[in-house]
Order: sequence, then C-alpha cells, then structure tokens
Amino acid sequence: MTAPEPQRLYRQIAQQMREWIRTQGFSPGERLPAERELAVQWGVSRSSLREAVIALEVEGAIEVRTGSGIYVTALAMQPAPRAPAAESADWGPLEIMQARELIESEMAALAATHASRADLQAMAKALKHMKAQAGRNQMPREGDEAFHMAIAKACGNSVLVDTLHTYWQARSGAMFERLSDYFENPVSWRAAIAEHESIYAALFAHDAPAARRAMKHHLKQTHQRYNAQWRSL
Amino acid sequence: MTAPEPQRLYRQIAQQMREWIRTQGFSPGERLPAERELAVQWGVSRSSLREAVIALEVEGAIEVRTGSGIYVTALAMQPAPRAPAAESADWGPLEIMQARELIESEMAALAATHASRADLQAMAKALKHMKAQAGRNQMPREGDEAFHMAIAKACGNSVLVDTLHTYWQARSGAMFERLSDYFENPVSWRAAIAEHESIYAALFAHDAPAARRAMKHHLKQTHQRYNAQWRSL
DNA sequence: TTGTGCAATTGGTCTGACCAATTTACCCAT
DNA sequence: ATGGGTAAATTGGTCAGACCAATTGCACAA
Repeated sequence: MTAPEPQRLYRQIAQQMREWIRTQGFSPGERLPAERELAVQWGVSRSSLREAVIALEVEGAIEVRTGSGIYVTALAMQPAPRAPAAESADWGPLEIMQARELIESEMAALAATHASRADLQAMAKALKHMKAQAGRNQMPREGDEAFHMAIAKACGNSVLVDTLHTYWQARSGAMFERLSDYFENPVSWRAAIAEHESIYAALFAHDAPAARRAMKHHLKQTHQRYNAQWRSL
Repeated sequence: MTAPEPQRLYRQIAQQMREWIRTQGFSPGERLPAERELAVQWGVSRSSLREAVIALEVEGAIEVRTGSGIYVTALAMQPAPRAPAAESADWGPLEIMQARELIESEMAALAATHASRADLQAMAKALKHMKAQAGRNQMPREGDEAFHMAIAKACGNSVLVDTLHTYWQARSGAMFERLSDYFENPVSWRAAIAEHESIYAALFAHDAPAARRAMKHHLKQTHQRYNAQWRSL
C-alpha cells in the first residue's frame, strides 16, 4: 500500500539515463558506452537495458546506429519527458478560439500579400467543398479545416502551418464534440460560409487589412457562438 | 543501395501492430492477445515483440498491466504515428522568427490589457536576470526566454503559452546553435535588453498599441540580425 | 603513402528459463 | 446452491547466454 509504484525496470533505467546524459555533460552527437557496458553500469540485463534504450529512442532523446553505437541527440538536452500529447490535453475550446483569433487574423493579412494562384485555388476548392457538404445537410467541418489550413499554407511558413494544424487536432477533445453538437446547425453553417467568402474575396484582392478584418470578424463570430453555447450548458 | 532501410525489427512490428489494432476493430480498453501469442503471430521472438510493445507504450497507444495483459488506449485510435517532435524538426530559424513576430506582437497587445501585478513582476524579474547575465558577459538567453514566456502567461491563455514554449524548445536545433554563436554578442545583448525595457514600459502602462509596436520592433530587429547572419554563412 | 582485408567492437535477434502479479478454476464448508 | 478461499493457469517482467550482421579500426602489404 505504501509502495504503489514498482515501476517497470525499463522505465526506471530510462529515467536515470535521461538525467545521467544531461548531467554527465554529454553533447549532442556524442556516443555513449556500449549496451553491454551500460547494462553492467546499472546492474541489469542487456534485455532490460535495451528496452530502456528503445524507450529513449522513441522519445527522440537518443539515436541508435547498428554496429556503431548509441548517440545522444539535441532533444536529449531539453528535460521534456514528453508524455504523448502532453500539451493540448487541457486546452479548452474557448482558449483555442481566442488563440486562433489572435493568430489567424495576422496570418490572413500575411497570406493576402503572399498567396499564389495555387493557394487561392486551394481555398476556392475548400470553399466549394464546404458548400457541397452543407448542401447535403452535413456539418462542413472538413472543408472548414481545409480552408483555414490553405490560408496558413499561403503564408509560406511551416511553423504557422504546424501551429494551426495542432489547434485543429486538439478539436478532437471530448468537450469540443459536445459543443459541436449544440452549436453546429444549418444556420451557423450558412453564416460561416458567407464569412469565409468575405475572407476569400479579400485574399483574392490581395487586400491585407481587409483580410485581417474579415478573418477576425469570422473567428469572433465563431467564438461568440461557442461562448453562448458554453454558458448554456 | 536499393534497400537502404532494413529498419529495426521492433519498428516494423510496431508499425504493423498500430495498423492491425486500428484495422481489426479493437476498442479502447480492450485487451489484445498475450505477448507470447503476438510473437508467434508475427513470427518473431518474444524479445523483439516486447520491444515493439514498449515502443507503442511510450507512444501512448497501448497500456501494459503486469500479470494482466496489454490494453489499447484511446490514443491508439488516432492514426498519428507521432514521431518524436516530428513537427518542429524542420523548422528554420527564420521561419520561427517570422511566426514569433506575427504572434507575439498580438500577444503583447493582449497582455497589455490583461497583465496582473504578478505578471508584471515576473517580467521585471526576468529583465533583471537578463541584465545580471549580460553583466557577467554571458548570453542572457535564460532571462530572454523567461521574459517572453511571462508575457505569454499574462495573456491568460494556455494555448498561447504552449505554442510559444514549443517555439523556444525548437531553438535547440543544430542550425540555431550555430547562428547563436555568430550573432549573439554583447552589442546585440544591450540592444535586446533596451528593446525589452520598451516592451515592459508599454505593458506596465497597459498601452496595448504601444506594446504591440514595441514587440514587433524588437522581433523585427532580432529577425534582421538573424537574417544578416544567415546570408553570411 | 595508400589501399586492402582481417579482426575487434557494437548493435540485432533468438532461445529458453525462471520469477511475480493477476486472473481463473475449483473445491470445500456453510 | 452459495460463498469464500486456495491452488493452478495465465500473463507480463527479468535474466542469461548464444549467434548473426553491420561498422569500425588497425595492421599489413603493395
């Protein structure tokens, strides 16, 4: 009862190795002792040591090269034990919407000056997809995401693309699902589509201020729809 | 030469198991066959099968309970093979700076209206830390990060905090290290500290437009320092 | 000096065994 | 028949040793 955590051996070893690597002044790219030596060093079998190595490898802290050795990566330096999807776990819907409002408005402005013909084409296609889905009385979630991601791509900055993508993935949360059921109705679809068209028009005209304004308006509306629904739960 | 990737066995097995779990209609919480059976099923030794299991466990796709069995988690359903830090891997320094310029400017404006006394105190402390480090002729990287993160926290939005945190972690990349060596010199430190003080002043005065302006200026300066250095490599 | 090839090193995989926690089955007492 | 409790079967956890394959290093020969 007092010792509820006889953790698996490989986890203990992995934990100790993480600290050891960061402590003993290993530099990225440096090679650490052979598996057999490490096993002796921690007094475990090679099998167990190996399991710990694999855990660290999956985490990205080390890199194993067959016949050569085990090498530490740059990631090993940052203490992040990185539980899978550790962040984004406790993101609330309203927080995400606020962040999107802040970021995507500026992204729209940036996209207005950078967007290529191909980018605009992708947006148009997404918009068309939305209308098609809405026409079949389905929630046009797919097209919605495609449209916003197309704008991100138009910025020509992979950091922004990945950031927004992370936000959309976080929508899988349970709370989000419940919210969607309530507020995603044909009326708000039509409104959203109209707002998207305003954004598209501004981007097509390469009008940065207008694009920023349109995007901010769209997300503010969405935010308010969420907010209203949130309070009513 | 034509087959450059005889991937480690455990990776192959892990890959196949991921698909198998998602395909064969396993529900979260359900138990899958015993290790020994799975080993036979894929025609590998238990050791190798076990390594694959550990990889999936670290990824969070499955959960292993001693003496009981191996259980699939909710995460296993989402197809994300989530390589460690798959994103952020190929982020370039200039891309990150552009993203920061876009996001942090707005964050500063938001923080100007939201910042509490505690938030401002944290910024002041970070600023002080920067000066102390610079005084000892050290690159004030720590204080720099603390200052920017304090502003993010002042927004009261965990999504924004996590996003910026991700950007700072990406700085560990090799390219970034090399850049830092070149451009991070006492002259730019002093400039950066002065710029930080402008930002702090605007936040302290709760002047959103000024905060936005100051932050944008600061990051644009940094961006240019990077850019100049980048071309000279 | 240069290049080739052998040998040591190091990771990769397998077999088989035994231990510990958990679960299941069964038998006995009520 | 039912309840409880123990024993056996199941399942993961760890270990030891062996052999293979890729890499690396070094000595020797050209």
